[in-house]
Amino acid sequence: MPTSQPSASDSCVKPHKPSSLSVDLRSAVLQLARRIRQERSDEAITLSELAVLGVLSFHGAMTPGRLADHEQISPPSMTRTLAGLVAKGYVLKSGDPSDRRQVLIEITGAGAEVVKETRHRRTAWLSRRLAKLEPDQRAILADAVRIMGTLSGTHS
Amino acid sequence: MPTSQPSASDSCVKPHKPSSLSVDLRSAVLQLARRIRQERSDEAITLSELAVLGVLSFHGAMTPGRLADHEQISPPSMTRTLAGLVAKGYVLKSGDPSDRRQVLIEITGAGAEVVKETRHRRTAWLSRRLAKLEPDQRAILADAVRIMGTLSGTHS
DNA sequence: ATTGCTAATTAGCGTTGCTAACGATTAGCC
DNA sequence: GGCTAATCGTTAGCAACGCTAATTAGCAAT
Repeated sequence: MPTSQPSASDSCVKPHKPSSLSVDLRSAVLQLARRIRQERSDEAITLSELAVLGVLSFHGAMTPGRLADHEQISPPSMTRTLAGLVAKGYVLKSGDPSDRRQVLIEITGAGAEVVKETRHRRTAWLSRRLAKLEPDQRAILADAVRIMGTLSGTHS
Repeated sequence: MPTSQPSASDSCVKPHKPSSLSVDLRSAVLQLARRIRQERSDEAITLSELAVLGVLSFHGAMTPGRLADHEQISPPSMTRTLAGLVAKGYVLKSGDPSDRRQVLIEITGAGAEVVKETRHRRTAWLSRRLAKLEPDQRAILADAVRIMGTLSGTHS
């Protein structure tokens, strides 16, 4: 019922035919994500590292586990990303004295600097594209951003 | 507790503050893409393979080069994806007799079957989420899908 | 025939996700 | 106290999917 029951194969029609929102949304998001990744500058920081720095600068220090939850990736993936950040001096690891299994990750001054400097450079391409849209189209995207946020959420 | 004093920019306000649509859109798209990838069933076909099959079933046979253009990936990446599809018997390669540098990729019956069967199963998770939204939210997403399509477009 | 272009491939690398298995530490229970 | 859980982080190794550089094959034009 979500996308209605798309009786037929849905392929052979106009691209914007409301055949199936889930199929269309999926391919649009994957394609745009690919395009965004493609736009990598040759900076010495990766997308996932930058994302973690952003979370840390926004929410403050936290443990690797909570970071992994927040980014919705597995703990081992987070471990690797953090290793890169530690090597670059953008975060610090410190053991929690009360529970020595845990580790606290905090952003360094250099890390905060990188967040501030890199964010907009990294999105320069996208900003240029967005600037060419009509204002109401940007408004739609802004709404869509919020909705997509709830879609990726962990509930259910 | 946010450790630092988030001087100026940053995202420390409402998510929809027009501070930077590009930053917000980028992170929303990347996160949703990650979430979608996570939702991989244990099917014997990958996301990129399914995408190619979808293009072939929609637009008909074409060359690897045109497929790469369409998906906005490099020719070598397409070569690899096609190798997988050929191995699984979902597409056929045939040389163009008029220009023997070129190769024509066409979808097989098995491939078309897979497209029809897999699409909706693959998007089941997303469909469920979408079903819980308000109709007008789905409408916004449908609009956003079209706009994102122009964003990933090749011009400029 | 040589030169130059284009299409596709091969070879090899980087990023980013995963699962399984392993220490270290804490907590619960006898 | 001492044994067993459960928890947190990490290590090891794999898969997917993007790239560039270089190679091979075929075409075109001088």
